[in-house]
Amino acid sequence: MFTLSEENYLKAIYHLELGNDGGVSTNAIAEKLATKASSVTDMIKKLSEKEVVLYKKYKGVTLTISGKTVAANVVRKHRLWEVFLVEKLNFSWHEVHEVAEQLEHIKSSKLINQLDRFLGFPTHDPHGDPIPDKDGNLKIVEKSLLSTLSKNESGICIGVDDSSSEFLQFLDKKGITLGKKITILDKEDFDDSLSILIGDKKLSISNKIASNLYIRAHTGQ
Amino acid sequence: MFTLSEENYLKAIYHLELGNDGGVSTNAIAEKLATKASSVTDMIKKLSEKEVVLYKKYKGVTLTISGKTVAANVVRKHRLWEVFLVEKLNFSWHEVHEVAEQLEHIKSSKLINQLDRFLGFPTHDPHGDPIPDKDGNLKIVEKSLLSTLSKNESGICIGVDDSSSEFLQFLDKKGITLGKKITILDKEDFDDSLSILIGDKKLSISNKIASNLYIRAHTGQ
DNA sequence: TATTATTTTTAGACTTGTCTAAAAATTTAT
DNA sequence: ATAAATTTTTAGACAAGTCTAAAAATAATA
Repeated sequence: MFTLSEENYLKAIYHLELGNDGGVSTNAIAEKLATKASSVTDMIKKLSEKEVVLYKKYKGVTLTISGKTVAANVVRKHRLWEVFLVEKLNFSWHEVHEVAEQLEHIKSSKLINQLDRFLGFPTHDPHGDPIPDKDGNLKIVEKSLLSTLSKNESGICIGVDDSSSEFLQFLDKKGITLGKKITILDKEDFDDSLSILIGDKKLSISNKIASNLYIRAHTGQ
Repeated sequence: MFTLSEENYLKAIYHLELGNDGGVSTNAIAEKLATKASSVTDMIKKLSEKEVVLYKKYKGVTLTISGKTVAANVVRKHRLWEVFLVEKLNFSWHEVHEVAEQLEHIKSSKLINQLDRFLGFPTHDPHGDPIPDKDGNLKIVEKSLLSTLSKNESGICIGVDDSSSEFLQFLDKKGITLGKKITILDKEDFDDSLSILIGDKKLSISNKIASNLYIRAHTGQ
C-alpha cells in the first residue's frame, strides 16, 4: 500500500516519463511537485526500496512495471472522478482538477470499478486526456495541434495541452468545447493567428491558443 | 482548515456527546479512535487552541459551537457519500462505511452541495441515521427499538443501532431492510425472542436483534 | 479519612515527510 | 582538460501525530 505522498511522486514521475524518454531528473520531479530536490532524493530512496522505481544516484529514476501500474491507477482514478464531477455534478472543466487531486487517493477497487460502470466506461476525461484501463493501458488517439493544420483543413477538437483554469475558462468564453468541428479559414503570416470556423461561428484566435488545442483529423465534410 | 486527524477527533467527540450529556472523557475518545489516552490529550490541547473544544485538565472536553459545526459537516459528508455508494454504485449497506471514512475528508463545498442535490437531498443514510443539513442540524425522527413494541403492534423499520458489517449482513440474509413494515406476532417470555411478520414472511428473531432495530410507529394497518 | 485503583497528563522518543545548508558528483564552458 | 556552473546527495533539524513509561490527579473503597 502506498501513502498519499508516495502516490503523488509516482504520478509525477509517470507524467514526466511520457514527455522524456530517458530517466526523470530529481529537479524535474521537485518542480512538478513544488518541493525541494533534497526531499525528492529522500522519497526516491523509499520508492526504490519498495521496487516501484529504478534508481541510480545522480542518474534519475524510471518507473518499474509495478510502479507504472500504481501510477496509472492513480491517473485512472483522477480522470474518472473528473468525468463524474462534470457529467453528474455540473462542474465546469476548469473546476475539477483540484477536487480530483483529492479523490484520486481514495482506496477502494470496488468504488472505482463501479464508478467506471456508472459513467458508462468513459475513455477520456473532460480535458480530452485518455483514461487508463484497469491494467494501466492507454488508448492512443491520433492527434495533432490545431496550429499544424493548413488552410481549409478541419478536425474535431479532442483535447487541450494546457489545462490551466485560465485557459479552460477562456475556451468556455469563446465557445470552444470538446467534440466541436473546427475548420481553418485563414492563416495570417503576420502573427500566425488563425481565422477559424467553429460550429457556425467565425473566430480569430492567436497562435498560442492554437498550439494548445488538440485536433483529431476529420476527413469527411 | 482542519487536518484529517483533527476531523476524526472532532467527529468522535461529536458522536460521544450525543450519548453522554456531560463532557467526553479522554479514555472514551481513545477507545473510539483506537488510540492511546496520551495521544488524545495531545490532540485535545491542539483542538482547544483552535477553539473547537472546551477543555479543562482532567475534566473532559465538549465541542464549542464552531467545533460542532465542523464535526456535523464531516458526518454530513460521510452519510451523503454512503447514500451515493448505495443508490448509485450498488454497494450494500455493510460495505459503505470504510469507503465513506475516506470520502468524508474531501474538501470542496461545491462537491458536497452538488452531491446532495444529485441524490435528491436525502434526509437519512442507508442505515437510517439522519444526515445533518448545511448548518449541522439534524431532523429528529421519533423512533423506538423493535424490542419495546408489544404483541400485535407494528412499525416501519427505519434504522439500526449496531451498524457493524456482520449485523447488516445478517439482516440482509433475513430480508430485513429499511422501510419494511414489521408486526409483532408474538413474544416469548422464555428468552424474550420475537415472532414477527415482515412483508409477507414470518420470522423468529432474538431479543438481541430486536434491540438493534429502530422502528417508527405505524398507526395504520 | 486513608488507601488503593483508575484516569489523565507529562516527558521523552520514534516515524513520516519536509526543509536548509553544505558537500559531492556531474555537466558545461573556456 | 581544467575550471566554473549546475545538479544531486548528504547531514542535521523540524513539525505532526503517535507511542511507552512514569508522574500526577481524581475516584472508589475499606
